Amino acid sequence: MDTLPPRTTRIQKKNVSRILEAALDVFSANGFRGATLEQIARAAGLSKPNLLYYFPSKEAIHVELLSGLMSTWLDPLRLIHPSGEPVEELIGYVIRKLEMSRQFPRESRLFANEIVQGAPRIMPLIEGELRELVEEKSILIRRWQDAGRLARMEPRHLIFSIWATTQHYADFDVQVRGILSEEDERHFEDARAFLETFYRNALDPARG
Amino acid sequence: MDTLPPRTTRIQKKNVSRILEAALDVFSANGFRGATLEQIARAAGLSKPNLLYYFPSKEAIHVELLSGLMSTWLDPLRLIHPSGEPVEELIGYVIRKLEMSRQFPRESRLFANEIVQGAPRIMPLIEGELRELVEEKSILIRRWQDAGRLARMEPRHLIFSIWATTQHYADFDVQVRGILSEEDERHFEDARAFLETFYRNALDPARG
DNA sequence: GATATTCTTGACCAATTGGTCAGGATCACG
DNA sequence: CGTGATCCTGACCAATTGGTCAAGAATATC
Repeated sequence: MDTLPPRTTRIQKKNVSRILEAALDVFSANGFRGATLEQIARAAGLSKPNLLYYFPSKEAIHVELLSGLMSTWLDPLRLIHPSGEPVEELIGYVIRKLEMSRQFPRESRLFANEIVQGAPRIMPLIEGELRELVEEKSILIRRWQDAGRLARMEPRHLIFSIWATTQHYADFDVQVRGILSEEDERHFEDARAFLETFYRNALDPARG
Repeated sequence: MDTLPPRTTRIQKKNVSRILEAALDVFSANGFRGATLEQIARAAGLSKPNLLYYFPSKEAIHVELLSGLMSTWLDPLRLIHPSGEPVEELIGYVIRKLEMSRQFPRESRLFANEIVQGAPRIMPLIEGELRELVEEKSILIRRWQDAGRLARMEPRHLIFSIWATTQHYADFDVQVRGILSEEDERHFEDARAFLETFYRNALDPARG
């Protein structure tokens, strides 16, 4: 598992982070098999054998990236707070998640690529960390619904819908742009406005 | 562009369709670069050089698949009818699209793979056929909204949300299963129920 | 400044992969 | 049944790619 001697030097820190940054670029744009060590090395400003001095294999880089980012990726979900106003809490989650799509599209595509192809390298993470967190928040949502403070609908599918609608703007970026024919990022503003009304309607407990 | 002499024989018809079927399997599961001609050939029950007798290159097979399926893929959207009841028309679209995810997950993943990686081979189709159809339906939706028969929200983003929420069940299948921990396809029933309430709430014109 | 450790590289390798080709097998058809 | 067109294959090729290795360069430490 470990690739380097215990003591982490200055140079190691610098190069490892360079490699991961470059790998994020290359993997997210080309998928695992589409990416080559040569590309990653060039993007990181290192030689190919030098890459392999820091990581034992291409796969190791990929796994390190995915598991390192998983936690950050889940932060927005963690921030849903039991004591808040239900509709606002969930809309806040939607907005945070959309913001992630805007600011970290590479990370989103990295996961998308991996999962579309069967998540061969991160199933454990999905069935562990992720699943538990979803379970926890689902219970909270259910409680809110029971208290009549949120429209009634399956909590886990509601969470799926939030992932889907927000990550869509990162993962399917080229399609969105192709249809809206805008080069800048203005459409993120529109998406934000849309999602807010959309979810406000959908979640309104008056519908229950 | 064309790979074979004008006259299409019985054998050609059989083998070309076998190849495309096999290619759908392999490309959708592994992406373009992840797929090999060897895999496709084996899945089709042909030899590799024989594949290349029917198609000039790996890329040609991929393009043929994508462009051949694009039209079918858009059928559910075409079925939205101007004279119907707005909310029901859109919910019908959601259901049809979800049904596509259930019955044709490979096709969905094929497109997902391609688009996530920048759609290098189908941008023309996106900016052509697809975009026009979306434009047309957006105008219809806008008209419905103006008539007060549908909650007011950006039509194109509404369409995006429908794509996202429904295709999610095909493209991110392993994640959905990993979280719900169900092996069968029962969750499609739940998804259907969820999406129906969800969109019924969101689209209800009473919310305006 | 000696020396042990860490870092870097060019050269190299085996496996994979997309694609070619010459020639043989099979088929359609008069 | 003969013949031309279609179909199929084994052998082969060049390029790419993940990964190794021995040896040299740089760095830390005393």
